[in-house]
Amino acid sequence: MKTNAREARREAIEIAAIEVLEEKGYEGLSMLGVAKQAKASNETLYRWYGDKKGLFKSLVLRNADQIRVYLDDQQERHATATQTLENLGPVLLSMLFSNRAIALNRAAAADASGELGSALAMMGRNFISPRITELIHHARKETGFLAKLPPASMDEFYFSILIGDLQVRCVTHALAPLSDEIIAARAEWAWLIFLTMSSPPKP
Amino acid sequence: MKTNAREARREAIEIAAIEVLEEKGYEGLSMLGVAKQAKASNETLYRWYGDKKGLFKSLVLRNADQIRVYLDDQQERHATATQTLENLGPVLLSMLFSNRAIALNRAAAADASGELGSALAMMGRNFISPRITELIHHARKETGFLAKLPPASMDEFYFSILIGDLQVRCVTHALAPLSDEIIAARAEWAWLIFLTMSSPPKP
DNA sequence: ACCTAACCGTATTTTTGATTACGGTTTCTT
DNA sequence: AAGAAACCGTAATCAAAAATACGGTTAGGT
Repeated sequence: MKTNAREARREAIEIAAIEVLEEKGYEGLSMLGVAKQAKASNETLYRWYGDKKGLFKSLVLRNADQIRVYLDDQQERHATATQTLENLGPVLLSMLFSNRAIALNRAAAADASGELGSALAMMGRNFISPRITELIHHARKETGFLAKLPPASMDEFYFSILIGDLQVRCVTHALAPLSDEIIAARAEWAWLIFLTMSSPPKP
Repeated sequence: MKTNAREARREAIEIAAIEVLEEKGYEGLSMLGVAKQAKASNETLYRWYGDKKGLFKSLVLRNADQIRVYLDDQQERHATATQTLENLGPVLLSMLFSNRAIALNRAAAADASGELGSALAMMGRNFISPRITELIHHARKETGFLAKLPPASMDEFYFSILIGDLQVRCVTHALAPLSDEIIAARAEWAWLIFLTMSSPPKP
């Protein structure tokens, strides 16, 4: 199999895995199920990914990369960092609360070795956070975004207000999956909070 | 077995289960392991709890009840609601991030039926939240706590800032268990945020 | 065209842990 | 005290899914 065909196959397999994951959840995902969905053999799955955890690790990477691409795309859509941030709220929430993201978090919770969790954290820290941190600092200079907070607190404040404990409640099934309306309402609520922590707009 | 002895035995079994849970985590807990730790037979475990999920449900209830008792105790220790709240931060965090609480959250994440998650949510909503909501409203009247926010937002703001996304990161092993120092620092950080959202103290 | 390696699809093995069963003992009831 | 019920400890069963093996087929290289 040629290299690019191999890449395509790999992508197809991982997409199939995510389909199974979204449909049946973390519990219901078996290697055979993925193989069947991808019209591949489990021998191939094991040859390529080593074991189930390896497959999941690849899924985590793929998901994080998709989020990163999406973020970069959003950034180009808006003129100012503040506008980008305002539009980012619902986008970020819908990605963090997608079925696949929640299922991957459940997988990480079930992995006692912590490798999946580390991968999740690493992707977030290296690819997602820096972009948002940069946006926040830009917006602070632009429009006084979160200007009433010490700069070092802005990140933590932003994520805390936007996400809060919603994620853990979704992961634990304490909360049903969030509808688009709920996501929009949360993002709007968060934005109002952010405004009260920003310097008043100049007339 | 007499009724009170039965209660004591039940408590001993659940304590043993929590010991196993704290030591070996959710993955490492097996019914046989619990039986051995409790010097009970698994036949008894099944007779009393039905199945593994039933045992976990009892653990969730027991844990929530302990938190409730602790909260009530704290409330009596301080003269004003504001003082109680200030002292509550680290206490609440240390309970939410205890090994047992994190492990129970992992169990709920792994339970696709959602029963454990519902139990967790129900306990939080019925026993923990109301007490804190009441405290917050008291403190607002007392000292203008969170007075810059609409009253309906105070709860969500309080939990979002205090807990944020730390819990989901611990549950997924993205973050190591929190030390007392980190917990204290987080509570202090949150308190400063709360103060900036409160009305200025009267001289 | 030939050969080898990778692949598919399925069957088989292994592992793990929940659940059930059972002989022997203790505890409760009457 | 006698019988029944609950308990202990361990062994046996069951189920699910991970991991492996294998015969037949396809794709790539020479």
